[in-house]
Amino acid sequence: MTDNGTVPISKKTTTKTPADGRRRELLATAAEVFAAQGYNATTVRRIADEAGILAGSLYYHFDSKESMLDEILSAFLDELWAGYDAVLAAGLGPRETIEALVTESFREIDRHRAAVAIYQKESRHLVDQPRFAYLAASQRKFEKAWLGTLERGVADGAFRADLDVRLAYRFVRDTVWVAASWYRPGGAHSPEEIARQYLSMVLDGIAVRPQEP
Amino acid sequence: MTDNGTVPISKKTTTKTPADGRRRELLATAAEVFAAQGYNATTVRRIADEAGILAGSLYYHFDSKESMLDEILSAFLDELWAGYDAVLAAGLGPRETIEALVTESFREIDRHRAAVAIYQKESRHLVDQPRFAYLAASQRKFEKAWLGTLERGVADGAFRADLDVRLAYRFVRDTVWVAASWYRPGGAHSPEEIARQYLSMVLDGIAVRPQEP
DNA sequence: ATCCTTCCCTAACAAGTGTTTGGTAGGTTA
DNA sequence: TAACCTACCAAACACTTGTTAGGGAAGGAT
Repeated sequence: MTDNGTVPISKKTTTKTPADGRRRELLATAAEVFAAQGYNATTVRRIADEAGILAGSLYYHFDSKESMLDEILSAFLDELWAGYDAVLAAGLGPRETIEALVTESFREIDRHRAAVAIYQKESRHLVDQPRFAYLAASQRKFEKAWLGTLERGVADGAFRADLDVRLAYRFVRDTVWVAASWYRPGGAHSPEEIARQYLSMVLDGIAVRPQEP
Repeated sequence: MTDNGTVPISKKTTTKTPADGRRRELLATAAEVFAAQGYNATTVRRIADEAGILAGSLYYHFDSKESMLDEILSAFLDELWAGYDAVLAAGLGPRETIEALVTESFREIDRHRAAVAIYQKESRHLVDQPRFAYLAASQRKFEKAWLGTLERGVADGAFRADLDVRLAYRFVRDTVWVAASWYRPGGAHSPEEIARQYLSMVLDGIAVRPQEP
């Protein structure tokens, strides 16, 4: 296990040099292209094109293509865990915790949809790389939070006991995060509205329940 | 719309030359590597290594790397639609149709987990390519079948009417297919058992329903 | 014995890849 | 004016990529 409950997700110290706004711009366009084409299928020349500069110029801002990916993912995970930790520290009941986590997740998808899409597609290959070891740490912490909450809910009678909890965990987890593949900000539904409907389906199902007379 | 109900998914005519068993072997290992590393991140040399031959030797069996991907995906879709069409032609009610489709889907994941994983990761970029136009056709037919069944279920009172049907469609669809990312054949649960639990969650939810006295 | 088919190897090619090096225009500071 | 910093360009480098051409070994068919 980990030495304490707080797993360090990112090693970045966020040294905000004045006017690193350009970095963020470039990272945003890079994230957009990575999400659309896939990391490996994206060339640095394509990113540079999209940014209106030449490929070599990117290396004034970043060490490598990989470090761009690194910054995109760790920045996302930092924000994600800021939100999650706040929810988990609120001391809510199991059902309310799940509701809050799902809602928070859809808000993160709304804000970081490119990063989420990249994470979904690439994280599996990246975990093995030492540089991206924090992805594995995040996944462990993630599972601990969600699975723990579900088990707590089964124990106190909020959730069904006749289901495989690990299966239910993957069910809820995937259900939420794949939404990033089709979600477009500024669409018909707000993140909160989508969360509400998803929670309704996950918690109560899509079938009509037998009426009580 | 399409001219008739039957959308041609694959153009392959499956000319079974005697002893093309080697082709299938190589396609299987290629699919495995594609699924593990991603299509673009996979080199033909890696595939050849895994097969115990040299990179150039692959081109005795296949025209190109892309044609391997093509064969893998279209072979999978052919089998998938064989199963789906049988279900859809059975004339079941909406709920029973959904149950049968979900079960059939998990069986396909069991048999073609590599192809499914590849499809999930790469189909979005491939659809635009003319060669992979059949992916778009398959997606349209897929949506027609699932969304239509859900709407039928809402109309006849089997499914809840207070939900956005398109959202429910994506919910059910994603819920089923992302399972390919963690499913391993020969695991603790059979495809049918996983389908049963998934259906239980999707239809009735994971929350304990208020008891009637 | 000869031919043909199947399957693979050796060796290379051209294009595309991430990255580096040195330079420069423009603005800010001393 | 001089030094300096930021943000970029121009041009190339080393390497990897998918792919091809020609050849050859094994084995069955004729």
